[in-house]
Amino acid sequence: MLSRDRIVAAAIAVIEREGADAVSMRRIAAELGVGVMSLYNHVPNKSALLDAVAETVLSQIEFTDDPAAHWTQRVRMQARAFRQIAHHFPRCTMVVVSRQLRSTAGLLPVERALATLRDAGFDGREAVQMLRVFIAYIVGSLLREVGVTPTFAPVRPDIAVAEVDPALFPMVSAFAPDLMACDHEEEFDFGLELLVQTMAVRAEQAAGHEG
Amino acid sequence: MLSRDRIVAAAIAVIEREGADAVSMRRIAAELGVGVMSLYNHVPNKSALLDAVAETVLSQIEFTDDPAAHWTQRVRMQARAFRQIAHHFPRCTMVVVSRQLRSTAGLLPVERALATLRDAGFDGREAVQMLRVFIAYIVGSLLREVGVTPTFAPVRPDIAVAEVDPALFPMVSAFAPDLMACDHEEEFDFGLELLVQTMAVRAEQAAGHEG
DNA sequence: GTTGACGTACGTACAGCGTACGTGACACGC
DNA sequence: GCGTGTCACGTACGCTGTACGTACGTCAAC
Repeated sequence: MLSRDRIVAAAIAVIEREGADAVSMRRIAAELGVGVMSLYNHVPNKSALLDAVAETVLSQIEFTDDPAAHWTQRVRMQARAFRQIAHHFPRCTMVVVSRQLRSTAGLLPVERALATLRDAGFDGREAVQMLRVFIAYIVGSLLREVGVTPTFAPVRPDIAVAEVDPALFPMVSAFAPDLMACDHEEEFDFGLELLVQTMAVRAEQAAGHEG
Repeated sequence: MLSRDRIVAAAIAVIEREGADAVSMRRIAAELGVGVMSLYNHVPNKSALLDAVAETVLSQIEFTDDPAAHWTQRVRMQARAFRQIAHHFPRCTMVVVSRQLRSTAGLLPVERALATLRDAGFDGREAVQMLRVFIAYIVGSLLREVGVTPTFAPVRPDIAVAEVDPALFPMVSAFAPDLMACDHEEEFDFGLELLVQTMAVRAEQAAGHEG
């Protein structure tokens, strides 16, 4: 028996195996051994199916929030939970990121993050700003990591940087070794630590002004 | 006479006017009043055309780098130059971000940024890490701003947050006013300042250890 | 037991897509 | 005049999303 969940699962499988471009209604129907139009009994259209994919992926984030832990540690955990899911569904990440979905699946992480930031001592305005900075950083990092790489950082460093003309790009040439190496986890944690520590300083300032 | 530049310009025009989904070879050919296949005399395929679009948009970033200015100010300027171009070609931003292009157009910003970070006193490793953090933050911010909104932040805040069940999402409900308001420029500058100041601290530490 | 309604799977059909291929018009060096 | 190239173009193929009509199951009411 066909079902929405089975269709979404098949879509995720196809995306992870063959990339987001390979997704077509016919492809997914074939994957499930059913006719194309049968899918439309459970999913209104392709766009909605991709939304469902994004939502499903997002809902699988495992937030093992420990209220007893220091809030900085909780921020780290939450950020890494995002990274982990992107690692688990690398090729779905771009799908998740490129669809602006409005659902409870998307709101749960926000809820958790705001709670943590409130515990850190930020008021509403600051908490939201901090949250947005974090989200921006995480999303940008994941895009680089997933290889969609919006940036100029070395996607295929060996090729990109090695061929650079030192006269035109002296810095890029000089820093080529560092540009080529890219331990995604290390890079992510570097920026994460940067942000968390900055946040800690701000939290103390806020507490100081207040009390 | 048809030319690669005219084709790319037409593609950008179509994207900005009707969105990236509206781009098709036929659509662009019609825009230029030529046959579809004529395009292929100047562009190998659609993918290459979109790459050219990304490259063209990227190359229009205006880096008015002032070597006399303090490096923190130069970092700010460069980051804002990115934001400005995304503002100028909002609907092309997703195209730029989603194609990993390897070209000099993409390397120039990296060159400038590395030079600035070197002036700040960072060695190669640190400079590259800092650069990556900045790129991640900028890319993530622009995605939110452009409305492709990878995040859960309020794309359509009035709708999204207003309907939230306070019992399920107490924090989101409580912070609704702050979540709803989103002055993109202000948010961007907040995070930018956060990063620049953190960077300044690091730079001092690095200088201290060194000298 | 018959009838009708309903949900589900399916096939057909259509407009649109990217692009491989062939054709014809024109400009050039010989 | 005659290859040889470049460029615009038309046709055609296999793909896409999906509107529509159809056929077969199950279940309720009579």
